Amino acid sequence: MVRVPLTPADRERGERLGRLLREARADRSLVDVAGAAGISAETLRKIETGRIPTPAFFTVSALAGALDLSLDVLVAATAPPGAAGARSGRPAPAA
Amino acid sequence: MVRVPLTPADRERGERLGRLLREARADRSLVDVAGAAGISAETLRKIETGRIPTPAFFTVSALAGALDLSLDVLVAATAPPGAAGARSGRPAPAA
DNA sequence: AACAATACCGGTATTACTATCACGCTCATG
DNA sequence: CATGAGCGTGATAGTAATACCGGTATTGTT
Repeated sequence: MVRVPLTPADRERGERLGRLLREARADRSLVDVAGAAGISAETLRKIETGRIPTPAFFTVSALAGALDLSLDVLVAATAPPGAAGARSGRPAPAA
Repeated sequence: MVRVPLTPADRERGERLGRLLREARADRSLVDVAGAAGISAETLRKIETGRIPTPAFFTVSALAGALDLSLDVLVAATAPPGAAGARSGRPAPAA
């Protein structure tokens, strides 16, 4: 296995990310925000619906810019529920 | 063309990102940081050398966590050297 | 000199992201 | 009812990210 498939946890995290982006978009049009971020509407739609669980860094960055969001807040909010505040320490994956 | 190839500007931005990550790593070992971030050493190496210009969002997020960096600062620093401060306004890509 | 550790590079394999196209659904307006 | 805007979903296509492997070079230690 050369490229590990996405785990269910990855997909859940992607869903949380999409949900947050959609909330931040609020009443604005999807195509409007997508255009402002410089990505296609379909891509934004898939990100919002969680069908792109791990988007590119600069894609999320552009979206955060278009939505006036902080990336740090975004990652903190996409952290699994229960990992409150412990952002610096990786979950110590049995390493 | 279904997926636009990376532009030279994208690659330059990737190089800046890699350079920043490498500076932040400082004296620490590459494999150590890669392990802390939960990614493979090869991947971190390619990111640092700019051979992965647009890494996944959560990959950069994990690295920022392992290196104790702010993502907002990171994107601000990876912005083209002339877009000082104008972080909210998209470069208005002729849209 | 031999060895280990670190880092760079190339190739290979597999998965994932991104974009376009096409169709359906809902709601508002005429 | 017809039309349009906005959103959702599936298929298709092409490029990129990620990981593993082997080779190489440098440095430090014994």
